[in-house]
Amino acid sequence: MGRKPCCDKVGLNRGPWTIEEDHKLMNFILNNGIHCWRLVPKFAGLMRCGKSCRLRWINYLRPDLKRGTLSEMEENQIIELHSRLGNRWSKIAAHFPGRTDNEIKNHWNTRIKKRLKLLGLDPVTHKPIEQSKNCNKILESSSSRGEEESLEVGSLDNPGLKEFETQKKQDKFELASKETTNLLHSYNMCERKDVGLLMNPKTNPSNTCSSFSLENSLSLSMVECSSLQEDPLQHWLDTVDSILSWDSFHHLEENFSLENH
DNA sequence: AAGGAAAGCAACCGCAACTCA
DNA sequence: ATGAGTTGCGGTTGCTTTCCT
Repeated sequence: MGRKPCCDKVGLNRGPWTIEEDHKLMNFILNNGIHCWRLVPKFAGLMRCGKSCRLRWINYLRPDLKRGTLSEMEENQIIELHSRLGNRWSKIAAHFPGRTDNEIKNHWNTRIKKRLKLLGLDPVTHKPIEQSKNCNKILESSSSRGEEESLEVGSLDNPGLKEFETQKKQDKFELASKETTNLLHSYNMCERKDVGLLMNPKTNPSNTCSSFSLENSLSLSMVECSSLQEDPLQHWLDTVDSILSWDSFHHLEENFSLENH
């Protein structure tokens, strides 16, 4: 017997979300916050699994989402980050406030890949295509998720790769330091309330007001942060700040379990 | 105008990591 | 230490829209 599924899929809605479902989910989260995704659909009156609700909220309903196509500057940053991080879309997305990992992943697969190919670059290795073919032979077994691991395995019997690995680790360290500095810098500049932390203090790194690693990006993040402070979002934040309470959610949960026993 | 192909995007699936009893 | 439950992530699918012939 396998593990019990996270939800009973029988009778659940699938496919595109309706406006009514969106409203239900939105209202529920605004009033109660996010405590346990599995319980959200039950309390919100949705015939969806918790996973589906989570995805819908993160990728579409979250009020701090930035809509519209990615700019060329953002694309360049994605390429730069991808060359260092590989297919770690959530890590890459963390550098773009208001953008989701899914959005960036889709953008990469549909547009950036082609752009790189047109430039004669391998989208996986970021090297000129001929050169990357050789590299691919060595790294053939490497999956994007296990970039570090596969490099380590490969380096055992390949001195050249070991050097490459060392350089890469050094790069990563430099990037991390640079990012930390930028992060602190831009955080100081825009002391906006963080929706993600408000909703779930333990997680949600993608919502932090992080900065970009490229030089001219700081000014952009400033603009983004300042624009986020105005208008409906700020109003929404003010409202939600006073509404959110885990205690009230616990009452809900208790009531629900009483009804069902 | 029709229909087939390609592109874009939302959503699903399965796995791994994490948490907690 | 262990196993069940939950969350998060990345790969993939499939539907819708746009483009081309």
